[in-house]
Amino acid sequence: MAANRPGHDAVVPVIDQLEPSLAVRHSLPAIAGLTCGPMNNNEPQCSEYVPESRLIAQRLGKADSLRDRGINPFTNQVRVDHTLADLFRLHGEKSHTELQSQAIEVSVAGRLRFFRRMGKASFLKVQDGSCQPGIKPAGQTADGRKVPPTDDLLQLLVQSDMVGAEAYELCQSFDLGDYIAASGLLMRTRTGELTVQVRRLKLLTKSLRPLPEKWHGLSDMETRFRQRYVDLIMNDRAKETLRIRFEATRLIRQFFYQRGFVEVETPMLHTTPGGAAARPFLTHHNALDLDLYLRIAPELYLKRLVVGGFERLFEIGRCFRNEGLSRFHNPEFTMVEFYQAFATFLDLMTFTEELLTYLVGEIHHGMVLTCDSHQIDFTPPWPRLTVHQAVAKYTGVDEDRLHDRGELERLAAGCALPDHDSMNTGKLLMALFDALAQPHLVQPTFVTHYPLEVSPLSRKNEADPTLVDRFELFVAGWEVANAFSELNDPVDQYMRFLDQLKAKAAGDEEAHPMDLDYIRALEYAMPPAAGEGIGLDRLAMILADAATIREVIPFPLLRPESGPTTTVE
RNA sequence: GGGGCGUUAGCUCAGCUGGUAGAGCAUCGGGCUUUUAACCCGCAGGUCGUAGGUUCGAGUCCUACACGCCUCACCA
Repeated sequence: MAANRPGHDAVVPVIDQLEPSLAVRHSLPAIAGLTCGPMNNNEPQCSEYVPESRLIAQRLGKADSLRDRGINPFTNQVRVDHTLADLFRLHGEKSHTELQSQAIEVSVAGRLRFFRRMGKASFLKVQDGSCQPGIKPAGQTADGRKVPPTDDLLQLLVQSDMVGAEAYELCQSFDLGDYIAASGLLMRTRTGELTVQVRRLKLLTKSLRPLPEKWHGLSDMETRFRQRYVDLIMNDRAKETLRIRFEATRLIRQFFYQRGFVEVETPMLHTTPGGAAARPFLTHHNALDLDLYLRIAPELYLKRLVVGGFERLFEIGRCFRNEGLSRFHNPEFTMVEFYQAFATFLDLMTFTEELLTYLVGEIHHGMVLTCDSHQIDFTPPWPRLTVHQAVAKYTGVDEDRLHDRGELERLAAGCALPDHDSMNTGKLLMALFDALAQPHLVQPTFVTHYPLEVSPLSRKNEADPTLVDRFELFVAGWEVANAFSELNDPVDQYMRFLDQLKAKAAGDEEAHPMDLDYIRALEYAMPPAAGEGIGLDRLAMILADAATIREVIPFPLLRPESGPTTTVE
């Protein structure tokens, strides 16, 4: 029997003495954050390990006591036959009497989250990776009453009579946070909760560090982001937010695959940081003695692939911009960028509606969601406004007058826009749009026909060469996507780069650099194409109703905990 | 980078006009064999972010610094 059930062959004996050897552990000064000393062989050198607190020292003492009795507090000998979600799905609706007559035996494992000791009986609750809101069915009392679940956890009932006095004593030393395994028969308690009546119980992994309090949990933002692992254990919402983000990534891939797009990867180390207007991170390759930039956008490499014949491609990848941080900006963020030959920006508007309604439908099972306390309806088609129309709509100024520099200046002065004298007319118009129109674009809205000056990689509009065939998508007042018909005339592109160089010389730090290899690629002819970039993080914020970009990034950038470790330049 | 707010026990938080630090939960000890934030009794736990200053005396007032949050700027 033991051979068949390796997870349960060693129900461990009593721990007689749990008193930790505190004197030894406190013989070295505690250093905040230090978790482990040097290791000379495969075994941890416990005497080098300095506990950060009395509570950790106590738990270390428990682990030592287990070892003294031949029990490995970090065993991997376990067999599990149900995740908690499986168990709830398979057996969650069964009544008290069904469970009694069927005698269903299950083996489960999870993290101990609640522990209620009642003398010779204890109620434990465990959590595993399958725990998700909505999976656990209502409880059923013996007289047929339904009791709504209060958590997503599986309850275990450990009784001294059932497991034996020694094992019962042992389990009393378990701590919240420990991983444990249990097997036994399913039952319902008096209050109707589906519960494993434990026959065998085993500690799998000792948790040395106490979890936050069960009622208030972990709410400190700094700790939540620094120690995301604790956040995910404690906060269902945090886990759900990241789950939605990862699910969105999966769905986006699926959507592109279904439409014949090839997923590609292009360099993150660039010698020329192009494809967007942003300040790059600088790094250095030692062997080549070469300064390199972390990419600010994959755009120019993706279009080189289009030249090479990958006519429908996409990349989901990290971009890096050396700019300020805010609820919408993390220095590294994820962009999904894609190109389609023989398409225009008009095609991509429809494509974008299809992609986003697919995501919203799959994740929310409907077209309406709540984001930033707005009700947002994704039912297509979405309104399309030109930049000029949008500014006109929200300022009341006649659209035709927005082509007049003086009128733009007057509006800029009216909303206290700084430094507008030095802006070219296109930049000024966009600054007005950002300040006056964008915040109103709560429902999904395409804004089209951007000024040429702010779009050095876009194809000119054939009717009005001061504009480009470009759109951005706004949702909840946030920019979510940016797309255009690609400029594929190498001479025009060269001239645009020259204009950017002039802007740079005039002090525009983010002007696009000249990229002669890109020009050379275009000289071989890039098919007419349209391309788009979607900020995956911001999209995830919308899908998950996250207040800041840090919620949808598992490990957002924070300064180091213990102050600067490098010299300030 | 500017402004505002915050940092007190493992967690969540009190701590008034300056007088040597408290609660709940968790831990530890005792009791309790169907609990649901279980309950009852008891013990322990803190270099009040760091460094200076004012004061007879600082968690509290002042200055600087560190980290975080909000906001503006920068920025998509």
